[in-house]
Amino acid sequence: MRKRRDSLASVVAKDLAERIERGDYAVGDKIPIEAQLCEMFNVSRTVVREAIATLRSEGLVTSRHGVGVFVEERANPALSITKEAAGELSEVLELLELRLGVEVEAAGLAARRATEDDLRAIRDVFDKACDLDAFAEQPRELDYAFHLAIARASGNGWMAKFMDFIGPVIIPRSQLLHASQPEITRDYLRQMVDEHRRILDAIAAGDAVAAQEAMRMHLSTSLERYRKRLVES
Amino acid sequence: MRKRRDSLASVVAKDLAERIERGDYAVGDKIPIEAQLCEMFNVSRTVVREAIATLRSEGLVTSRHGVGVFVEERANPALSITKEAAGELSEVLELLELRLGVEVEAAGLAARRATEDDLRAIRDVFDKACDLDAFAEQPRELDYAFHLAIARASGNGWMAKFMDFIGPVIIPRSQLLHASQPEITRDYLRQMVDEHRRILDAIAAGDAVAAQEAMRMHLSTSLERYRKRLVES
DNA sequence: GCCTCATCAGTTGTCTGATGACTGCGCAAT
DNA sequence: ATTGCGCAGTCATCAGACAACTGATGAGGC
Repeated sequence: MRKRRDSLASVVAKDLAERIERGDYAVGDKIPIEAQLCEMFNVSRTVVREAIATLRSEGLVTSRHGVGVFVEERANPALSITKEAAGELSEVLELLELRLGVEVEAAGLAARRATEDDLRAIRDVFDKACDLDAFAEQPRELDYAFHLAIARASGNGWMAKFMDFIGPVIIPRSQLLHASQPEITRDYLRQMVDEHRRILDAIAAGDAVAAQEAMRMHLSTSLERYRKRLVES
Repeated sequence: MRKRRDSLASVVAKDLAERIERGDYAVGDKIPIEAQLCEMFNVSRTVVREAIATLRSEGLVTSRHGVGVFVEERANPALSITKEAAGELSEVLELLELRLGVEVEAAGLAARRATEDDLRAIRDVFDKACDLDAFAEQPRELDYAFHLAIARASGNGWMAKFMDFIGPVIIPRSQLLHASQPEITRDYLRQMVDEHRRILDAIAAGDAVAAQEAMRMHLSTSLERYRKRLVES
């Protein structure tokens, strides 16, 4: 008896969502009015209204005051990362590959389009990380900031958004891994700064191909590091 | 006077969401009970409940029957494309650039990892498009199917997901553009098939760099086509 | 005949009051 | 000290009413 497990409103919402998804009500159609839905599900109007509020917030329907509730075009494809998925190391690896593709392109675009301000922003972050002591304190954050600055410099809003999207997933997970296996050595940091420098120089020089190549190198090495850990675990 | 523009429930939901986002109520905290919220916003419980139903469906809070409503950990970063954004030609261009980065990488990975089945799937789609008559009938769909097959062959689930995510946005918009400016000539289709062939051959040969290069070429040309239209319009 | 506008029916939005159901806590009984 | 019970707080649901809005219809003026 798990009837009591889910609220009536959520049951109605799920049922309606399913019907819409299945095409019982076509896009643009008006779904039954509240009174009819009450009768269909044997619930009060409160419940129906809450269910519809849910669907509305999910973008499945829109309400028009005094007219009715209409099925909305399902045009909200979303790439979302659930906590479970981000927990798997293999998933993080795949995510890194995706990130590599985007960032290589971002570096290339940045080399072609970066403004003076963009360059200054990248250089600022880079300079901060040059101080190895500061870098050692929050390696993930500074590294991420560097990459984010480049994405912004690409002049492509979606790339910056993509980094915003992927950042919170990459950083904390990495910290977890880092905590269990703290192998960030001075040498590693120095190598990182070198790689960053190559990227920065290429972008500053406006050399798109070199920037792409440098970025690919940089991300490939960290990808390899993760891959090793996967094998080990 | 746009007070009547938004429903009270959505106003309350937005306000509460903002407070939560701002940290007025910390994660795990109980937010004020319904009665208090009614007083705060001078609305009825119906409105408050609908607002909370919205927040709940967005994952910002969870309700515990008989206890209270609690702020949930915000862990659902999502990259989503709204219709408004996808409508702008310039946005589509930026989206294409993002796609280029991902697909170049996907092509490279596919060259290294594609199984026999993967290759067969890609080849199947390619063969279909070789029949120029069939290709001419649904050029966007077949082109997209080809790219999707490659993303699948990359062995990276996120890349396939990314294509799923971006496909519905790219295809219909392209059709719109196409309808207003039907310049898909026989020559263009033939060129497309050639470009596809180069990609396919490189992947089949396991040559990652060549596959990347071919994919970059292919997408760059269509990117240029769109860019021209942007200038024209 | 055609246009304008008031009216009206239908529907969602909001309010109100009441009751049911669930949880956590304290208190009493053992 | 432990257990069981009841109570207060809170969310969930119900029922009914009125307000606000929309689209269509029809009457009236031109």
